[in-house]
Amino acid sequence: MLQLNFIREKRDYVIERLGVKHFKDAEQVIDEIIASDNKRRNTQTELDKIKSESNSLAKQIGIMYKQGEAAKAEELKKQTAVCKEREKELSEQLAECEAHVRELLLTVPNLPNENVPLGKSSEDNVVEVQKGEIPQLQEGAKPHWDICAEYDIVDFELGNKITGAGFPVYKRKGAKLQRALINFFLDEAEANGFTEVQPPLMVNENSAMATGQLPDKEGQMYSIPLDGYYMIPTAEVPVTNIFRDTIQKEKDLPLQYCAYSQCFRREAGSYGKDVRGLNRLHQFDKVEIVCIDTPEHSYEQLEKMKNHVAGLLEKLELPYRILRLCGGDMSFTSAITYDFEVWSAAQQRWLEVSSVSNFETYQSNRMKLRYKNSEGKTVLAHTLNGSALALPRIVAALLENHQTPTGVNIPKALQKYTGFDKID
RNA sequence: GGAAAGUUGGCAGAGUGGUCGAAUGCGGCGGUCUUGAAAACCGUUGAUCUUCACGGGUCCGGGGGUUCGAAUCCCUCACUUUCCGCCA
Repeated sequence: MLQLNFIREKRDYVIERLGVKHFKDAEQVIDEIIASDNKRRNTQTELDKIKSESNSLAKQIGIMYKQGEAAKAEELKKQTAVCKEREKELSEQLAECEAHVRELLLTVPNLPNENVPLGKSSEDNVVEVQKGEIPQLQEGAKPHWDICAEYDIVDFELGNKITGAGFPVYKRKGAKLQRALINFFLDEAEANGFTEVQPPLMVNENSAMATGQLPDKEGQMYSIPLDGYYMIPTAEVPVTNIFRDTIQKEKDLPLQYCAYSQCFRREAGSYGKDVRGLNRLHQFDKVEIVCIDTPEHSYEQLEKMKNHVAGLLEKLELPYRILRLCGGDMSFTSAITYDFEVWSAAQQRWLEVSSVSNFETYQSNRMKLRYKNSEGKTVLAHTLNGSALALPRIVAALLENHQTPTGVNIPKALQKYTGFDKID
C-alpha cells in the first residue's frame, strides 16, 4: 500500500509512475484518494473538538458528584446529550471516510523503481546477464517428462489419481533428489547469512492481506473456509508476516531469513504446453529468502540476494540469464523485480526459476513493519524476497541439460546430498 | 471436543467505574563518578491521528454495548494457560 502522505506530496510523480505499470485511471483514483482523505481530516478535527468538550464535561460531573452537588451535575448531564449525538454522527462519517480511502489504496499497485524498463509484456524485459554454456544435446534428447517416466522418478499419473493434475508423486531417486536440493539450498542460504525458519503452511486473512495476496488475488490461493485459513502460495507470506506489527531496531537490520516450504497455487487460467510435466504445478517445493532492511541499504541487499541465487545456479552447472522486468510484467506489489531463468535444453526455452524483488515500503505499510532510525524516528522498513530456489523447474533443467545416453549426471555440488552421481 | 482461569507499555507486574496512557521493578538511552569497566546515584524512555504551532483526539487482545464518565461492568470473537477426553 502506498503511503498517503507520499501520495499527497508527490501527486504528479505518483501518477506518472503508475503509468509505467499500466495502471488504469491513475489520475482519477489518486485524486479521489486525496479528496476522501481531506474529508477524513476535516471530520476528524471536528470530532476531536466535540470529544474534547465531552471529556471536560464528564470530568466536571465527576468532581461535582464527589463534592455532593448532585443537582448541578444533573444539569450538566443534559448538555452531554447534544455532544453525544453529534459525536455518533461524526464518528460514523469518519469510519466511512477511512474505509473508503483504504479501499481505494488497496487497488493501487506499488510504484516501479526508476530502473524499471518501460514496456508492456515479457518481451520488453531487459536481459542483464547470461551465463553458462548452452549444452549441445545428443540425438534423441528428451524433455524431462519423458526422462521422469523412463527412470520412474516422477509419476504424474499417480498424482492425478490421488489428487489431480499438478500434484505429482516423486519416487525413488526423484524423491531423493528433492530432499537433496532442499538441503543444498538451505545450507547455501545459511552459509550466506540467512537464518532458517520453518513457517506454517496455512495463514490467516491478516497475513495474506499484509503481503498482498488479498484482497484481489484470492482465486490464486487454496482456502480452508471452515477455519478462515489459506494455503500459502509461497513462504514469503508467513515469513514476512513474522515481522508484521513490529518496530525493529536499526542495528538489527538487515534481517535475513530463509525457509523451505511447500507452496500451493491454484494457477487458475494456465493451460497448454506451459503446464506440461514439472513446468507448472499446484503443489511444489521452494526455499525462499526474505530480508528486511532500511531504505538506504535495501538495494545493496537486493544485489546480495541476486548474487546468492546466481551462485546456486552456477553450482548446479545450469545456464541461466537474469532479466530486469518491465513495468507491465511486474507484480502488483513489487518496486523492482529480477527474474532468473534457466535454459531448458529439450524444450528449447527459458524457464523461470526465481524471482527476486524489492517491495520497498509497499508491504511494510500494509503490515506496519517499522524500525527506529538513528534519529529515533519510527519509519517503514523495506521488505525484499526471492526464491532460492523453486524446485520443479530446476529438476526439469537438471534432467534435460545433464542427460546422457546412459543416464542423467548429478552436478558435483549436489552429489554429497543425493548420495549418487547418476540417475539411471 | 468438555470445564476453568487469563490477555495491561520492550519484559515482569499493580490497578475492579471518575484527574489512569496507566504505580513499581527490570531492561534501554543520556549523564555523574572511574585510567577503563562494574556498582552506585541522577535524569530520561510507548504507539498513533490531527494542527504551521500551542494544543486536542485515540489506543490496556479484536469488535460491539451499558454509563455523563470504562483498563475496570455486560455481550461476542480470537488467543494463552491448567484439568479432562482423544491422539502422531
